[in-house]
Order: sequence, then C-alpha cells, then structure tokens
Amino acid sequence: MLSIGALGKRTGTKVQTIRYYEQIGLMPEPGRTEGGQRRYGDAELDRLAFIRHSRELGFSLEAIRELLDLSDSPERSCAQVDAVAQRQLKEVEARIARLEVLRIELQRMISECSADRVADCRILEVLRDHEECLADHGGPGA
Amino acid sequence: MLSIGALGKRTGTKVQTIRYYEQIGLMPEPGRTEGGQRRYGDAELDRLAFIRHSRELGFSLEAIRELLDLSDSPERSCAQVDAVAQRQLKEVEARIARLEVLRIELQRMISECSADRVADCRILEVLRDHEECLADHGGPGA
DNA sequence: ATACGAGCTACAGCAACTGTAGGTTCAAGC
DNA sequence: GCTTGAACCTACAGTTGCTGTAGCTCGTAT
Repeated sequence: MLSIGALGKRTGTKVQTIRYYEQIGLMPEPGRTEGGQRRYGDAELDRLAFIRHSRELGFSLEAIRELLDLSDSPERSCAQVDAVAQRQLKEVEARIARLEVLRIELQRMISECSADRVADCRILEVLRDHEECLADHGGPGA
Repeated sequence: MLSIGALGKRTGTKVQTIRYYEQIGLMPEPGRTEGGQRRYGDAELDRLAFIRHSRELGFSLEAIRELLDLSDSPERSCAQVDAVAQRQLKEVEARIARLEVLRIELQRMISECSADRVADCRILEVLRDHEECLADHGGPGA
C-alpha cells in the first residue's frame, strides 16, 4: 500500500496532480487510512503510469479517458484505439508543420537584422508589417 | 476613428481579446464616445497589428510587452530585440525537437499494432509499459 | 420613432495543472 | 509513551491567453 507521495515518486507525478486526476474522475477514489489519508495498490499504480505515459506522448486527458475506457473491454476490436492514436499523430504532425513555418520566419527575421539601433531593426519592422512576413499565419504556434 | 469591432476586423482580433489586451495593459485605454464606446486611431491599429503578428509567430504576451517597450526607445541598441527573438527561436526549435520524438514513437506504436482485439493491442501495451517506449519523456508535448 | 446590431461591464470557464494557507496524521527516534 | 517534523488533508486562487455568457446601453439606419 502506497501513500500518495510514494505513488507520486514512483510515477513522476506531483501529489496535487494525482488529487486533481481523482477530482476529474480519471483516477478512482482510493481507500483511506483511519486518519483519512489515501492509500494506493498496484491497480492504481498501473493506471497512473498509463496516464502519465500517455501525457508524455501528448495525449489530452480526454483522449486518455477514452483509451482507459477502451482498455477496459479487452474483447473489443482495437480499431478505436488505433483511431485515437492516429488522431494524436496527426495533431503532432500538424503542430510540427506549424512550428516549422515559424522557425523559418524567425530565422529569416533574425538573420536580416544587422542594425545597431532599434530604429533600424529589421525584426521589429517585420513584426510591425505583416506584408514582410512569409509565414502563413495559421494562428498562434502552440 | 474605429470602433472596437472595426479594429477587430482590420486586425483579425476578437472584440473580447482587444478588451483583454487593454485590461492587462498591453493596449492603452482608448478615447471614448459620449456614450462610453471605445474609439481607436492609427497608433492603436499599428500597435494591435504588431501584437497579433507577434502572437502568430508564437511570442508570449510577456515577450511582446518587452518588444513593445524596446521599440519605444528607437535610439537604443537592438541587441535586446535580437535576444528576445533568439530566445523565441530556441523555444520553437525545442518544441519541434520534442514533438519529433513524440511523432516517431507514435508512428512506431501504431505500425506495430496489427491486433484485432483490445487485449492484444500493442498501442495500449506501449502506453502501459514505459520500458517499451523509446521516447525520451521530456514532459508533455505542448 | 423605433428597431436591432454592436457596444458596455462583470464574471465564469477552458486545459492541465501548480501553489498557497491553515490545519491534521503518521512514523521514526528517544 | 511522547515528541517532532515531514507528509498528508481540504479548499481555493493563480497560471496563459483567451472565449463565452448575461443583462444591460448605445448608435445608426430607416
């Protein structure tokens, strides 16, 4: 039986994050000691490890919820699991593509500026004037 | 003189977003009509365009604040502007690198799974077991 | 004169946590 | 058995960068 701190250490998760996962129903309510402290077993350890690993691969909590639900019905087709993973791959690829555009534009902007004074700075000029920018403006690059 | 809606249309910014920028001090408090509606001139239009374009290139609002401050002192060296842009470039590059790792791992995971049943799904297996993953776990891939 | 789109303030909500305050419990050492 | 202090508890505010809602007022076109 693990305390919340021990579980956190084992999975690389902050204590508050574990309580947060419980609050949003991603982790089950665990058993408690007489004094009211949470105690976890192996099932919870595995579940949290799954969640954390999925987060590291960039899955949203919603997607993880879906994956956890799917993995609870082992006899079903795994096509849906595949679909979730594919969706995530597509998202990652889209993010990379958008960031590549930004990278190119930032590099160009920086390399063009050889001014001393702020007044002549190409970087600020490009930022001021949309038209000088080659990037395709697909929204903030998050 | 532009209304807030007209300014928004010209810069591709939602009305609430403009008011938000004003609230956090990124946009100045504009003049008002008798009835209390905001009216904007060219200076504000330019400033908002600068902000939006910088956002599109992924700069944080804090970084933009810094750039705006710098561009207010045109006689200063633009080394600081350069530093802000370099920092942003580094961040973008780091994000790309992290996402590349994720992309590889997701692709591998997906390509390895040819199971029918959830019970045998390689994707879930990899997500369950850290050790099967080649990715380097540098945190969520945002 | 009236209708109605656009504007106003103030506040709640999103993702996914993280941090704080102020109090309680557990386990180890003496 | 008692004390200490790290770890736990709840509840709530804050982060980033907005977005949406409610309930009102304003401006302008007809």
